[in-house]
Amino acid sequence: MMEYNFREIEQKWQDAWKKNGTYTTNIDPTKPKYYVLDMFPYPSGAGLHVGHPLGYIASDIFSRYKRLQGYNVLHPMGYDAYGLPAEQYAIQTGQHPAVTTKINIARYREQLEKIGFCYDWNREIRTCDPSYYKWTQWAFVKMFEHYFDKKLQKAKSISSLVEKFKTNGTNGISAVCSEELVFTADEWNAKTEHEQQELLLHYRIAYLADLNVNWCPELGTVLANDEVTEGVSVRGGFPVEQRVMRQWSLRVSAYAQRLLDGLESLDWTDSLKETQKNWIGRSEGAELNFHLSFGEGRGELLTVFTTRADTIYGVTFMVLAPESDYVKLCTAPEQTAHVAAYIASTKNRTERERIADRRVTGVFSGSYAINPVSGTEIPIWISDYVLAGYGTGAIMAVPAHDSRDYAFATHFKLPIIPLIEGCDVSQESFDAKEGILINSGFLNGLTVKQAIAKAKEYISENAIGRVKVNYRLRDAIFSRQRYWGEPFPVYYKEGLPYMLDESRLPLELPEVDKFLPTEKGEPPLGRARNWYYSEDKQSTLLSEEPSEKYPLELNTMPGFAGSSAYYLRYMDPKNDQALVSPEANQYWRNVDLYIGGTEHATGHLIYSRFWNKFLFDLGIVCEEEPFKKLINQGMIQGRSNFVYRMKDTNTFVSYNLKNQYETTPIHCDVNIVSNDLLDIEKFKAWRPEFATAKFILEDGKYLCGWAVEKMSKSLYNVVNPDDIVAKYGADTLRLYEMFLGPLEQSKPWDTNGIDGVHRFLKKLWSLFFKNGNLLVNDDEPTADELKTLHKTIKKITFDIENFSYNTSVSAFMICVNELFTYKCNKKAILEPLVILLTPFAPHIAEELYYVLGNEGTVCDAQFPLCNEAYLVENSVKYPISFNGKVRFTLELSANMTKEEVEQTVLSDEQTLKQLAGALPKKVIVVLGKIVNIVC
RNA sequence: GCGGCUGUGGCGUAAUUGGUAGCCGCGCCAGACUUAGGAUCUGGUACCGAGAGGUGUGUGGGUUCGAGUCCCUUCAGCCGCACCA
Repeated sequence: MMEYNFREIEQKWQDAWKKNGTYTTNIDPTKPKYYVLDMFPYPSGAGLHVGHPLGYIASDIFSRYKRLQGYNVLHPMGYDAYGLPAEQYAIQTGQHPAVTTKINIARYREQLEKIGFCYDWNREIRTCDPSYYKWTQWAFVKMFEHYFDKKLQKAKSISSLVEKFKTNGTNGISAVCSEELVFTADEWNAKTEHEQQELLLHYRIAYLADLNVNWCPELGTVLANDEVTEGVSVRGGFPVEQRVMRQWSLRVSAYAQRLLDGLESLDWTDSLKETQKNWIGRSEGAELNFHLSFGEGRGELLTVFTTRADTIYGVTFMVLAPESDYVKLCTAPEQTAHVAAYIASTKNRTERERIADRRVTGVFSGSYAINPVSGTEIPIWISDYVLAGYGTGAIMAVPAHDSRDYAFATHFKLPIIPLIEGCDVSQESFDAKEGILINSGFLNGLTVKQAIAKAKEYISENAIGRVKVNYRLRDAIFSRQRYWGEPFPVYYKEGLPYMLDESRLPLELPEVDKFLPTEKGEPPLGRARNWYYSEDKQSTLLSEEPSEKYPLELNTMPGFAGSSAYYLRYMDPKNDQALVSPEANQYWRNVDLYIGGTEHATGHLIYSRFWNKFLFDLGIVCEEEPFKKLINQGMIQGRSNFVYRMKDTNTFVSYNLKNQYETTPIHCDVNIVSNDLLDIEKFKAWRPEFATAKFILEDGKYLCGWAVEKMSKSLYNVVNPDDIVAKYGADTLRLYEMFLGPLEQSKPWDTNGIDGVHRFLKKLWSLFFKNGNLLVNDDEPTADELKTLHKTIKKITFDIENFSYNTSVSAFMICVNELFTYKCNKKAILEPLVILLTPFAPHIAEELYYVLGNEGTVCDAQFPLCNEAYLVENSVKYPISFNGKVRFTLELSANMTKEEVEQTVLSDEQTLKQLAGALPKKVIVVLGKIVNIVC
């Protein structure tokens, strides 16, 4: 072979890997396992751009490295195939989402294969595949059949709960429940089946309830909290409003403490853990009971949650969320109209409007309550700055020490009582949790911290409330009024939900005529024919009218359903008896390394941890946390190019001349620009309106401007990996993606730099071949050559362990540059080098390994070990500095003592020259590093 | 507002973790070989200065024999959370 023909080599080895099943993985008890996982992609119609494979390349390098070290590596890939874009596309074009999804997946697969990943494609999964979502439905059924026991902090079966109800009622029960329920065994036993089922819904981990949900009219569906940012949908950016709907939910909040505790043991970045902690939002505080002092509800209790029990003497009013059940209780007859008007006005505002417009609004309820500690009477207000979903939906307002309460109090002219010695609350509240209490009865003189503790104690002892921990984490709303998702394995009998038997799973997604809601406003599944369940039929999709039929659920599951346990399915993807067999699970356990984007910090990474913990409680999986180590790869940004059009003309001005004219910058396709030099012919051909364009050049060239922006089709800065692979090869692409910079950092893609790594591969090739002749020989390596090799082994090993792949690539370059100057063609050096390079550039490594006369694949070679003996230096180049400034260097023997170094340096004539007769005050010698002379 | 991350040549970045700032690569400059070069090879390239030398890691201060690295201050950019009581 004459020169480095990457096309031929890459095709050859990709074919060989496929044919030989090089990446097929099986359980092998003789080897330690290692599980490397990528966050699987949603196969969009746009295909992959150069930013997508970044994380995949990083994980591929680690997988191959671990394999070379003797691990049995599980490295699978699949597709998060359900989702909104395919369905939106289906609505527009009538194309079935299954069809477009299939096409998109094929394209993704093709693109991924070109890059030479070591995925075991036999394990590929698709979340929309019935054999896969059978297990999504199965897990849902299990969640329906379990409740969460607070004391045990663990999921337990509903049937065991029912047993307790039968004998003891709710006495001694510590089940997490949607609302506080109390009944005796007799009361339970007297209930009808229907009543019992209705009641049990309050306990189930997967439950159906009327909830305040994020409704997105444009998408025609509800959304989970993590699918909404700043009042608009994450997908599409459509407005979201609050609405009460009967929806399936998962009791994620029950797991809040375990989700928080579990973070400790994880090797994730601090920022990611911080985001999760934030999302879980644990706050320690107290619930306090206030009695209504007069009116309809006189004597009734209002419970509030506070983290500042110490401020109880500063409570000058109470505020209820407009949605709170207390509103009805507290509204005095004379205020009914005002309250109703206010509630109507808040209802009409979308979440976005509420956030954007922070006007202080509210209405007086007409009622008063008694402060249980100070005994003072305070008014009760209603305002939407209090959230219904947090705490009890009611607060005690302490305007002196809470800025929101302060704003409210000043607006409605309510009293403000300062409680901290020396604080000034004339302009703003004093929110800091520090200082000495005043105006606070038995708390006076205490620090805030002491006062909180004492107040809590007082509350418990006097039974006016209780110490309470609150979490911000909400239950996950699990229903979507959409077509392209997993159907629920649920049918309804007299309005109550029942689960399909496991033997009936999967319940397959039915065909519909249109992917739109029905005329009655039901979700698209309402259009499916024979979408009924019958107990006497084997099939759920009926061809004939059954004698007795029950409606099936019309909602489908959300996007995160299918991605919550996919890592488990990869362990045993073809198993039709279980999500994962105990053997497979106990061997592969959990993911050792997970790489993906930071956008899943609060969605997927919370839900799958919850899902996994639930399965752990059931004894189905053996590890409580699914992802041991997690790395967020940075985003690859686009580097856009601009041309500058003179106003009202079709003439374009080169970058450095643009200021001499009135111009508008126009995005220009980066694929027709090289080193910011525009290919004018291609530009003219790019779009018809530019065919007749004229140009004002500088030095005969048209230079473009540039900017770093998001990589996006609309900015014409998208670079397709296929093009790069075609032009430079997959190995070059892989190396260059890593060479760009630290994995976790965001950085712009600039194809221009790619020549450097491509040249490196050619240079490596030239160590093996010259004019078609193999140069490799069996000569003994020199000390220098060995040093170069082992220095590189050490560096690469360290870098891979630390995911510092950018520095590995430059270490390879340094190594090859050095071997090149030594004209080293020795097998003893080149063979270990090739193995070392395998994780990064597997195709060329495989070819060169073969050229060196090896049988089998380089993937099964042994990763070379560094022999420190070759790295020992016998001399050190000491930088000699004076007052910290380096003036010259001195090469000295490495085995000299401190004293010897000092003597030699001080007697050196360059030193004498620097000192110019002065006496050194102090000499610092750091052996092997530096000498500093203070003078 | 709270929390996190990042600031180093024209560009992407490196720095053995407190010890010669700018490795590697792009780009640029010069040269060689070439009919040609968007091929290949060689050398140079932080800034100021002819040079000796001086300056330099967003800003200002501090610790230290010595700071890109540690501490404080401040500015800028990015990301996350945000009426969470």
